[in-house]
Amino acid sequence: MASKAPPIDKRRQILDAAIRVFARQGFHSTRVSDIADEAGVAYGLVYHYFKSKEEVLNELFTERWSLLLAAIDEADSADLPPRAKLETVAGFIIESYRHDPELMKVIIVEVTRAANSFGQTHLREIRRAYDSIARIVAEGQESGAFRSDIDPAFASMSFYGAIEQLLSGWIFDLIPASDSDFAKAKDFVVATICDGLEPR
Amino acid sequence: MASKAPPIDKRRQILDAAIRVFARQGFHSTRVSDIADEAGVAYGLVYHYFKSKEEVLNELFTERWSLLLAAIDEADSADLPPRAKLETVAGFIIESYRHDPELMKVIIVEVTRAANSFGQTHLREIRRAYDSIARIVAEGQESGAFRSDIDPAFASMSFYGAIEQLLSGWIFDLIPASDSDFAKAKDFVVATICDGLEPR
DNA sequence: TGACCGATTGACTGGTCAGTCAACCGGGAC
DNA sequence: GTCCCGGTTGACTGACCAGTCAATCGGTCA
Repeated sequence: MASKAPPIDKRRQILDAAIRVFARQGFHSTRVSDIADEAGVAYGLVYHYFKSKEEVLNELFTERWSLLLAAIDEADSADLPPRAKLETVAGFIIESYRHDPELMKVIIVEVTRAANSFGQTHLREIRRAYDSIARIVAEGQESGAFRSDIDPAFASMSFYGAIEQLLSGWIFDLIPASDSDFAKAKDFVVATICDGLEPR
Repeated sequence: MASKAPPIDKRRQILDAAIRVFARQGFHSTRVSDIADEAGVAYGLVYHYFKSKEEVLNELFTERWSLLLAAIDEADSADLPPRAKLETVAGFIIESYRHDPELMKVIIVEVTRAANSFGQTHLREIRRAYDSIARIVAEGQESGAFRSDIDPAFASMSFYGAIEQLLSGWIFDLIPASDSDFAKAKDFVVATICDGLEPR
């Protein structure tokens, strides 16, 4: 009685398998049977735990994105200069990629950057991230740490877009992805956005 | 005999219809019959001019992307400070969106940001754009106009990513898209990337 | 006029999957 | 032992759609 059978186990197994398969083949060209095979589980079991293939992806996205939202909010509420807050945010996203590149690939390629299909479903949550970053920028402007002539919403999009593009670059092998590249990337993005490319 | 029947006409009609339908429903959920209906043309004619649904999208992408590559190269070879070159590039992309938002939506959502499916096919051309932008940055560094401690490839990704994210913001109604917003956007991006958010 | 040929039509086919469902399994309760 | 029930299985079905193809149209040329 100590350990109940494996009720959550199989569910997790399916989710983890889905990450691998979605990352490898993309959502549209993975059949539900691929997920089941990869998980070592019968086809029908996927539908026992999830009501559709789409719900599997939704679950993966929500799981991870809520962590991102929490991280941004925590950074924002910390007592740090705005630049350090942005550093924390960039660091969290890059670290997420380093920690589980397949999951981040799925989230970016299939959700965040697929705002037609799934993005539409999650637009609200995605937008919340942009808004929170914009708030950090706005606060920086109020305190005088940031210049005030750039709309925070624009700045937020530029900042997030730059980071996501770096991840895309890694995902598709467009830029080198060694450990030292990850380490430098955070500082590069923040330096670019906060200091600019031109010398000071 | 002056005007040959309408050989190119119908082909163009199909391409234009495809832009509208792809923009509205996304590539995966448009059937070939949707394109034919929208173009006011028989189903089979689509296959007379294109060997597959995918080829229609490829054609749309290639048509537009080659213009972008040309614009970047032209900007690069002009006798301008690197910042002005980046301004030209940003301006061209934003102007492309202003001029035909549906086409740009299709290109970004279905190709550029869908590097799994079609992106894979066009990765080479997409990369060429990043590389050309990186070259502009590198030249700026050599001339001393840009600081040298940021990898040009990183800077290029940040710059392009920022712009594409702005377009995404417009596409999905995340940020305001009035005429004045378009006008300001170019300067905002370039100011952010070149000068940085922190005051000088 | 009639032969020719590319443009155009749309019914049809073959294959693919998402999702369903009836049956089966195994462990706990009594 | 028997009942119960959630977990598990995988064959099956119904719908959907990309791509094919044989037939038709209409303009040109001799």
